[in-house]
Amino acid sequence: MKSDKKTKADLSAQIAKSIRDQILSGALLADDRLPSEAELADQFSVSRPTVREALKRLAAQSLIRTERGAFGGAFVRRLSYGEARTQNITTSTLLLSMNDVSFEVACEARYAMERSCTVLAAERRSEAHLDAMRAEIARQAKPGLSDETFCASDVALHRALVDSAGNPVLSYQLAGAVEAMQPLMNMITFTARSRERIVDLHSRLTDALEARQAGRADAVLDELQAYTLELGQGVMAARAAKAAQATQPG
Amino acid sequence: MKSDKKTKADLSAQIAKSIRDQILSGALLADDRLPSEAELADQFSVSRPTVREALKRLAAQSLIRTERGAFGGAFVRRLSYGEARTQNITTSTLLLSMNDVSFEVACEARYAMERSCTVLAAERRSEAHLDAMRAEIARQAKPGLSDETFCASDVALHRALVDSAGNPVLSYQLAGAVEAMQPLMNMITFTARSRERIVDLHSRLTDALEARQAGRADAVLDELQAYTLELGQGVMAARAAKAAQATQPG
DNA sequence: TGTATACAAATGCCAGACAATTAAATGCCT
DNA sequence: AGGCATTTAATTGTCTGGCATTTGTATACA
Repeated sequence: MKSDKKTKADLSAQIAKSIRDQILSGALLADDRLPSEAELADQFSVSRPTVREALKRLAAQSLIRTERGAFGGAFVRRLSYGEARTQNITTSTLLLSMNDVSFEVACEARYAMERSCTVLAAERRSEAHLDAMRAEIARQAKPGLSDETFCASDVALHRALVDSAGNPVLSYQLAGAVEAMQPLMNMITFTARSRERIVDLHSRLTDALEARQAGRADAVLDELQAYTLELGQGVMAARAAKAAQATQPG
Repeated sequence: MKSDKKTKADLSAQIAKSIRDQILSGALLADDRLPSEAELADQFSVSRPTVREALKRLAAQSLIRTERGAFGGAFVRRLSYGEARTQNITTSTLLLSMNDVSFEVACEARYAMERSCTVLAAERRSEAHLDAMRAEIARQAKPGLSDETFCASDVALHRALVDSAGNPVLSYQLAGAVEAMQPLMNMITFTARSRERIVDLHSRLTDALEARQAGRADAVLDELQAYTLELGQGVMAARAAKAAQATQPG
């Protein structure tokens, strides 16, 4: 059943898979050097361009890095949290943009995930985290910010929130998920009044963390979700009306 | 500062980035056909192998697919939830295996995220979801299962849990995160007694969802997290003792 | 009309070459 | 002997040109 498709994989895909399996299984460890392109070509009985295509596939997944010159070559890459997050964001962003995910669903998912760190955040938040959040709040309160800048600061604030939970794995997953939704959030046009409201909610969120009250933080996130949803739906409704007018002008 | 590194990017990486940006920005839509390799080579003033390397990079990220023959070529790929999840799992699994993440941290992150869907799950779970969970529970109760099979069934149960929240974006993120931790969970050796305990907790979790009581489900997840942690720490301690004995046999 | 064949366009793959880069080895001078 | 410049070798980056394979379409023929 499954093998029907597998039989027709490119050589470069097969070779990439073979090497990838070796990395995943631990046969190749971080910073290990792969054989040179010429040697790999010999081993797999293919030409060097084919090997190179396979290596580029792996490089695109951040599984290897290459260095030129003598004693250079392809090395197994130690994946960092930052790189992994970047990759997940790329994938998630694309997924959202290609599958007409409704604003409601995305918003619900975002805040559901964000709530999952309030208990830990309330327990472990440091002064540095609170400072980082307050710094973003101050930025958001400044007049004259573009919607994109405001939105980016919003992401930064929520990034500080998830980091304050003190769990790098959780940070990685949550920050990636939140950032992936930024393009959707960027559609919203924030009026001065809506910004004021959001800044107030952000302040209350930070205060709740400072007081180490997870329940209060959850409640603020509920409000934030409801308000974000309201703003987003307004935009979507306006856009839908405009589209309807364009297709049926009479 | 940043541009120091950027100046030395491979041509194939530059070209891949250029095309990727076009896809991300919406200039290229799903199922759009890219120019042929020869045309791209002309446009970017490079050779065809270089273009091919760029395309393989994009293919590795599931951004494009290629078809052979007349009117074939490279097409922008409509990313599905399944493919996106697979990619995220690959990245996350590698991240965990390469950064000596402690069992405690991984476990904490996993259950924190899983708790984020209990409210929605309690509200929206259907009979089908409950049936799926009970089917896995029945499987887990059968004697003679290997640890891997037991663990896989555990993942399937939790997958049903997150799906019951009825939010595909949330499912995608949570299921990916949980599955990525399976290798870590696979280290645990489940005794008959520990399996009995886990099956009991799973049953209570399902019951809580059936009764639509999110708080009860959270409580069960707390217990499950504590017990998983206990089992994992036992394994880690035994492993550490063994390692100490091996390095210092005297 | 229906089928077989030829054609065209595109990707898949290969061989060989040259350029660029870089670490190590070598040689030279002080 | 030590420090500096030069050569050398290994390796990736890129190009040229070509052949094989796949596949839709058009054409020719019965």
